[in-house]
Amino acid sequence: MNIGEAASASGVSAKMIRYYEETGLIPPVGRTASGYRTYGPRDVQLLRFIRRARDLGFPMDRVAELLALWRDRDRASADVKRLAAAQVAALETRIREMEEMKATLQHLVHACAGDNRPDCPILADLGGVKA
Amino acid sequence: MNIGEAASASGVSAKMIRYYEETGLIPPVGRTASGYRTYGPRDVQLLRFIRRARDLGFPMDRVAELLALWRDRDRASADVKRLAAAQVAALETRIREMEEMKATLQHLVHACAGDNRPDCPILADLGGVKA
DNA sequence: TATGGGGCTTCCCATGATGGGAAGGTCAAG
DNA sequence: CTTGACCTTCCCATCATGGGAAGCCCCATA
Repeated sequence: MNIGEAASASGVSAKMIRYYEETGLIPPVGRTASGYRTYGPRDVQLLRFIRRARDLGFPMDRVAELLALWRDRDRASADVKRLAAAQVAALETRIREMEEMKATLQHLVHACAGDNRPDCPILADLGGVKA
Repeated sequence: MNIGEAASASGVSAKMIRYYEETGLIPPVGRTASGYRTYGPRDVQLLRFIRRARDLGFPMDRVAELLALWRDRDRASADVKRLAAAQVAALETRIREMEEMKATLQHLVHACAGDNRPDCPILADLGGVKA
């Protein structure tokens, strides 16, 4: 299977597959005599693993750790669980931050008449007026 | 006031102040005879405006739009309100996405024993097993 | 007045994950 | 054998931010 097929089968773009290989996240695959990369089902599974982990918000370095655990048949599931729980916590933190932003903005939006007049508590707030 | 003072007074790093000037987000400020940038209270207020908008999650291009409205004394508050409401919606979308990730992960974390054994539904899921 | 330290200037580089695109080789179908 | 789709590598751009070097400037203190 060529890289294009592997890309559509895994949901990872050909560009990114090469990038992952270049940065060592995934091992180099075999090549044909003319230099084409060749992929098997196992490689596609690996790429899908990465894709799924990215979709769950894991940063690249955490993905690398997850991959290492995936490959280690003697891993302790506790290690995996710890990584996943940390990611849950990270998501919670970012969600909380964004909820705060949203609440502040909603408050301002609510206070703004939204008509043709220039008076605007949103701009007043941004401008530092302690309304 | 030099750039360092303006930076600590506004919460925007000197690096970023120069960057904002270079990219045209803010107008060039005056210089001393020896080339030092000089800032006044009005400039600091402008920088704080940007900082605050960034803190509320507005991307740079939206900040530029907000700044344009801020400077336009004939703006309609409706325009400002629309930008703010769009930002609320953008935050909501991202929050929803992250909530989804979090829910999926929590489910997996919950299903994982987290002991010394290697069996792990988290890795199984990432690996594509339709558990 | 000389000196030293800290602040300022510009310029270049790096990030991280991704895409765009060019130049050139390869493969398969017609 | 041609054509078009695919592959290769290489370079560039993103976006907001920081790091750091080389060199100039300013002020306080000895």
